[in-house]
Amino acid sequence: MANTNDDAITGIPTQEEDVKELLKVRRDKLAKLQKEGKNPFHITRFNPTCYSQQILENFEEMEEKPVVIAGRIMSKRIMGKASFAHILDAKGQIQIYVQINELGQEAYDEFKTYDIGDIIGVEGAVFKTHKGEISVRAKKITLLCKSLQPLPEKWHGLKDVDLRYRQRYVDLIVNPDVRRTFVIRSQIIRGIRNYLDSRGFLEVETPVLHNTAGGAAARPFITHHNTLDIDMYMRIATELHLKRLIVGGFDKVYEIGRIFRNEGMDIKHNPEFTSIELYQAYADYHDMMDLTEDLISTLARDILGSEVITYQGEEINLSRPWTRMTMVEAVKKYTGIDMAAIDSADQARAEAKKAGVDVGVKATWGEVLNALFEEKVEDNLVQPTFIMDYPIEVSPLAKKKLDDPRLTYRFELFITRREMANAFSELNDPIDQKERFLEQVRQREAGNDEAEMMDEDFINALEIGMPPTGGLGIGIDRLVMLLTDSYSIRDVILFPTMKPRED
RNA sequence: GACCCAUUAGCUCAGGAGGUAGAGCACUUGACUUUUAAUCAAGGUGUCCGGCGUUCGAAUCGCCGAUGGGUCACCA
Repeated sequence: MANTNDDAITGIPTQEEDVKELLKVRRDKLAKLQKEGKNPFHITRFNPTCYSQQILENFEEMEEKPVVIAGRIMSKRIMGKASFAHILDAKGQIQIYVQINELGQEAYDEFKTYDIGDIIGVEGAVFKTHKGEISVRAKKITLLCKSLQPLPEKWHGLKDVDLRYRQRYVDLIVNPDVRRTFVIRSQIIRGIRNYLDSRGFLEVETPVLHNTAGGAAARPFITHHNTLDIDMYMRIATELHLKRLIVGGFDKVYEIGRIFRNEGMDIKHNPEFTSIELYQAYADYHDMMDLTEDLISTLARDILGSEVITYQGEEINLSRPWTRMTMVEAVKKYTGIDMAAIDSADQARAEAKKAGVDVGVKATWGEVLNALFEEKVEDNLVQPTFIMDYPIEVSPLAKKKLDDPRLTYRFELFITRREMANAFSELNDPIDQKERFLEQVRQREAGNDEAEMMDEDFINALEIGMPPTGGLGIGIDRLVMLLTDSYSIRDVILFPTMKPRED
């Protein structure tokens, strides 16, 4: 932007710039245009009248009607005094037919010098070729941007995953499925907003920079505020601020936003990702289950046209109702161990050992239950399944179960063996919450750097009083992966986190 | 973090018993007024990821490193 280097503009490579032959050809073409006063970069606007898609879908009405389209040249076939090319715009591709009689000698000769990758505006009439392809017969062509680098091959596209992520702009140009994925991502997020807005939820924005990183068990990114001269944390969840808003009297709130966790990267994890959290006063986790399955099945129906989808070759049925079982039931089903019948931690650890699940010598009953679930149950949960009643040790923000204080009113949703959502009947007892935080602080001091930090102001808010509330969090990226049949989280994030290249 | 694999032309990929490299697309020139992976003729592509070592000679073998991918660990 700030580069006003004339050499770069005139196409003459600067000294340190070692321009390859392939690139030099295009720079020379640009320099020639500039010399003739036809610098495409001087053009500031152009007015297309329609998208390629509209022409293709409404050919009957548009036949022989004048249109103006704009887009990138994706292919070119020159046959003497007539040529064909395909133009890619935001909605798809359409063929143009360029003939010397329509354009005139000079303009036609110039068109022949345009390259694949150049962006042009085309004025002409809609027609169908002898071979039956709907096309635009060009009357006038305007070069709107000269591309100085060749695009990847037309047939195989861009396959190198490293390059695809680093140069997503190229990926989007040459790989149509990638465009589709990100269009669906946008539709999913819009669908969620529509769903919640129509049910009276208020969308809010809470801080990304936190003084204490709370609401989840994760290592935070640390940054520094210069004026205040304090370290701050990038948020690891939106939970604690949203609950403050329930205290403040908003009874239904949600936030869709970026969360940052300083942890490993793999096909399911990116250091920054998008979550939605919503909170509804006077509701509990059963209401959150109803909402979750209705929301996700509605999204599938509205966006994909079916509640039965395929993920990586497996059929997933999102039709309601979804299976609901407690963690104790799930562990019993897949391991035969009935944790409900076990009272002591000693006995629980013995059962875990028998089942081949490694737990620490000090593991509690709840920790054993959680370990058995993670190691023996999760991999079986392909179809949508709500797992209810998590142990209190791993649920510091969820309300204790009345009939069993070792457990909480919490569920997680699993689809394709992956955690998709997490929800509680929110803990609103400030005294209990403070004790839970203190336990987390003890764990933190014992070396667990993912334990919660004490948040005194949050305790203060609960002391002011939060009504009974149901809360739900959904990982948007994983949901988009499911609904777009994407293998890796990096395929649903436009610009995934990458290591810088050291060249 | 550990282990395995990959990295060759702008792109997709071959090849290489150690003797400085190929195809297709793309590109250049010419022919062609309904092609569509257009066709036909001719032509040029390169830090073979980087560094060091072995060797008369390394893109090929060895070591170190970079980046990416995979598996595992971590991620309640």
